[in-house]
Amino acid sequence: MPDTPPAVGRKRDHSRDSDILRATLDVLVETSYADLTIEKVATRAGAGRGAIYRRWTSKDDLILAAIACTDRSDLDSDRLPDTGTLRTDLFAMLDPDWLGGTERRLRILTSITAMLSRTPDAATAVTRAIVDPSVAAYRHLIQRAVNRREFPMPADLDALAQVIPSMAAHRALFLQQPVDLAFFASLIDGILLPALANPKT
Amino acid sequence: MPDTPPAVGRKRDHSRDSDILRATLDVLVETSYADLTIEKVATRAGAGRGAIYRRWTSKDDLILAAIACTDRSDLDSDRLPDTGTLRTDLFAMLDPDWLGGTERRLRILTSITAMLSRTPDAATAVTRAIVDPSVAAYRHLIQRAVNRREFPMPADLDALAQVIPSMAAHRALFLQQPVDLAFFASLIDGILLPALANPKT
DNA sequence: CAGTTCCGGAACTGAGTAGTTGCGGAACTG
DNA sequence: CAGTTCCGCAACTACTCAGTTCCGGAACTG
Repeated sequence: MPDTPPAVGRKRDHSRDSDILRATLDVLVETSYADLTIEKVATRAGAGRGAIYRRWTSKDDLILAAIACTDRSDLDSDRLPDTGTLRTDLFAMLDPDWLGGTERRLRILTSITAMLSRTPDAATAVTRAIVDPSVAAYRHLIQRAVNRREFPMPADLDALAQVIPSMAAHRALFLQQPVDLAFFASLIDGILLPALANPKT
Repeated sequence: MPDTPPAVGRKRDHSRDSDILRATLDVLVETSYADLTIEKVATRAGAGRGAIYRRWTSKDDLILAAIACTDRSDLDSDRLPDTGTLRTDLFAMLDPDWLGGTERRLRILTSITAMLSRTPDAATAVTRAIVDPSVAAYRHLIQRAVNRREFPMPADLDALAQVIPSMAAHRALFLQQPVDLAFFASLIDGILLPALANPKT
């Protein structure tokens, strides 16, 4: 990426990098992949198209970089809620701030899906930046509950950790229904906790 | 739709309708929404573009009609397996024929996602033609198991019926991993059956 | 048969937009 | 300063493709 920066001439203003990437995500959240044009991103970022093409080789390249920059600091394992019981941990992740982050992630997810079937790299980028951190967060909470003997070790922890993120994505994308607290409650109390309580068939 | 057919002139060959719709789905399975052109569909169906535009007003209209025509007869409730236990019923749905149908549905689903965020009707059409029948099939199997006292009535039957289809879609679309027998087994034995066995937290 | 509508095919129009280039000016280097 | 590379901006090129129109011919009606 560094492209061997020249020793001479005006320095590239790297504060524009993040401005442009943030503008890309904004446009992506507001419209969709197909409706995203470099022109819109440039206008939004108050930049020229040249400045964008100087940094990223193509539209897809730009979007991939923007996805990779998604802010997912709220999913860091050391910032996860720790209330003593899994159920309250899970609900603690659903306060307004968290839902805001979740909603933004879901919106990016829906906008990006158009790329998925065309650009193989897109799926990797989305998985790494959005899907995996969510799954990892849920896995972390469940594992901790198991460690404190709240539940027995489940037969398939990985599958359980995917329940909430995958069903939330499904609801937002295909069902086009609100991913709200009531929905999360049905996942937690109707699927996740019952399945954990009885790991054997 | 009938468009008041004229009393005079050559009759429209309605066998071409299904040829074109099938060609549309084929192109959709092989490529993606963005790469689908009317030209490709016409060539594939051995038809002229005029014949297509005479039947459907636009590209999206054509695709919506094609989705609505998806063959989902294998999900009819009276064709569902009935082996006596839920677990074997679920696995009976995973023989090669069924997986073939599942895979095709998932491929259509992934190709279609590009339309979802732009055309509201697309989400409705996909939900009605692909998502709902799957969910209904799983709900039917679970309900029958409950009726025969194999399991207690779950707290949230609707949520449970969505587990397998939504997680399969998620795996195909975002994770881009094979939706094979081993994966289904982890859903059935790791989530669905444990959750059913213990409906209370 | 005369008139109509269908058919596949090919040629055409028009819109949208990715990516390029050049301008005037600012920032940096030696 | 002289030369370079950055900046935002605007004009420009090149291409794809949706949707239209017309052709020669086939099928239908009265």
